[in-house]
Amino acid sequence: MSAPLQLEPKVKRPVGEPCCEPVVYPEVDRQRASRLAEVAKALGDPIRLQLVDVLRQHAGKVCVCELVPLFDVSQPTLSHHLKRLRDAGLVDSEKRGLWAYYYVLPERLDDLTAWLG
Amino acid sequence: MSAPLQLEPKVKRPVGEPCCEPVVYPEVDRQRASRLAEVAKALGDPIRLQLVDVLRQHAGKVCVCELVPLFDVSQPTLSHHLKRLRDAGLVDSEKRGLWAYYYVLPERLDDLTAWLG
DNA sequence: CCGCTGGATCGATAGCCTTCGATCCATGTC
DNA sequence: GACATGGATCGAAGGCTATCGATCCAGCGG
Repeated sequence: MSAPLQLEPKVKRPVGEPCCEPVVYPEVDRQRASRLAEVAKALGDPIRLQLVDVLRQHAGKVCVCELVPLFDVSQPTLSHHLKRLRDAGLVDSEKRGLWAYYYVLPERLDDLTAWLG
Repeated sequence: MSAPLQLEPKVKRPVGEPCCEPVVYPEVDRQRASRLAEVAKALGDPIRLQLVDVLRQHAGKVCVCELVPLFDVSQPTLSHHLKRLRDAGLVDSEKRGLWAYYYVLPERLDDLTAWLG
């Protein structure tokens, strides 16, 4: 919003030790933070995290009909989670005949990994 | 919850190509997935991610009074985010005189990093 | 063409999550 | 003791999320 606009020091530091000597800046700009947070949020659900985990170790594509019985949620719920992962750019899918196959897009994960490392 | 209890194959596979040949298992157990997802969820907000970022590069402890002006949210809101990070075990705080200083607890981050790597 | 199947979508419900202003508390100054 | 300050907490408002059953749609089999 608007700057604090503080002309004179509101207080004479109560104690000899000042609260903080060096100024601290953000570092990761707001945009990158938003992108990273989006990825983290997509992983912020146990089911989605396990989905990504399964898809990661199966480097190939995995059929949804194999994923559904792994979790204690309904098929529409799982479909919803897969959509969230797709929207976040963490996975993609491909329809073959009657079935849908999902696979990981590692780039987005790498982004978060880089920040963490 | 209960097993599907499916005695006979519901269908004769419609197409020659079966939907999925190998069985897929979870891998990360539910408990670990929950712990990891908790960390990811804590990072799933741009402000919190930037907070962790600032605290990480400042290996030392940082005063809240330095953090507040970095973001366009009110002081109670920032306090709320710091609490979420504390609850997730990503940071801890220490009160010194009138001020509170926050610092990162790297272990939880390392947990997620290990899973990603 | 009819019926079945895998999977996505819809609509509703209930529980979180973010945000704020107001308030409270502990500490320190005068 | 009276007062200011940094920061946490409270309560409310509004938006987002997970979950489900019901439904829809596209392929395939017969």
